Amino acid sequence: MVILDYKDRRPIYEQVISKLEELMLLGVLAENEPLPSVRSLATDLAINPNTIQRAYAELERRGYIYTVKGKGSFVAANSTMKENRKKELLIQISEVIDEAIRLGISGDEIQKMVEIQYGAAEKRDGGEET
Amino acid sequence: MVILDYKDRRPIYEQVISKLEELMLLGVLAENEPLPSVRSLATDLAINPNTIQRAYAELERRGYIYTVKGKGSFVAANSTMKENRKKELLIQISEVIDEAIRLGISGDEIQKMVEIQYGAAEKRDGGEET
DNA sequence: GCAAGTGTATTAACACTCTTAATACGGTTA
DNA sequence: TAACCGTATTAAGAGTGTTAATACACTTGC
Repeated sequence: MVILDYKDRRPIYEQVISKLEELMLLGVLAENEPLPSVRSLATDLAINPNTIQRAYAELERRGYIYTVKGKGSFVAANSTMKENRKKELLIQISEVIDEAIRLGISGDEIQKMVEIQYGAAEKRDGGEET
Repeated sequence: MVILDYKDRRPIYEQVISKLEELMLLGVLAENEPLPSVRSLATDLAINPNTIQRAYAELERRGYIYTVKGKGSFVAANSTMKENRKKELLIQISEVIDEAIRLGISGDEIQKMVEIQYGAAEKRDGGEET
């Protein structure tokens, strides 16, 4: 479910946060679904439970998961999360476009990339999407 | 010339590298122009010279600057640097487009952003560009 | 030549963060 | 009650970033 990358300079707990966020955004971990327990995930990844605990604590602080004592941690309603990520991404897109302009990459080239990738996605997914 | 951001979690020497790279990419620091000396930049930023030295050593390792002992450090030919950055950026653009698709952002929305930003840039810069 | 400026190198010490380890406690469930 | 859950605490270690103090070789201008 989660794979650590020891070449990644970020601390383990941050990698765990990112990976779980991604799984939640992709819907692999659906709303109200239980996350692996602190201890079991720690065992899987061969790391200390405290490190997982730290990741979960941060995910809860961000509102991405919720916890029931004695039962476990669960995926929170993720619509907010999706909206947050959308906003961040739009900013990021704006930034990369700016840099592309500065580096002299043509608008056409970007437009084509967008067309191609969206085209491929449609072919792949058959054009559903809420 | 360089401003440190102590809220930034990255180490100082990395921030210095990024800022100088940016200045070189933007042409603010032109080819063969001298960079501030290790000691003077350290004094300006109120940090230890060793930290600047580390940044300069890394910039030289990357081929972005060259050093003449006793004289100083200078901006290297930056065409290679520009090409490297272009390649990186194209990958990055591809990645954000992918995520935009996954999050259900429409291709039209992206296209419009590109149009608007490129339009604004033309108006601003009057359409030159090699 | 000398002084003042360059970059470079080395060593020690300190601070901070990440991670582990060992425990303990309270809640839930079968 | 036993075996799971999350949570909390304390201590120790390792690694990295940063500072500090120094020293050396080179260049430039007086």
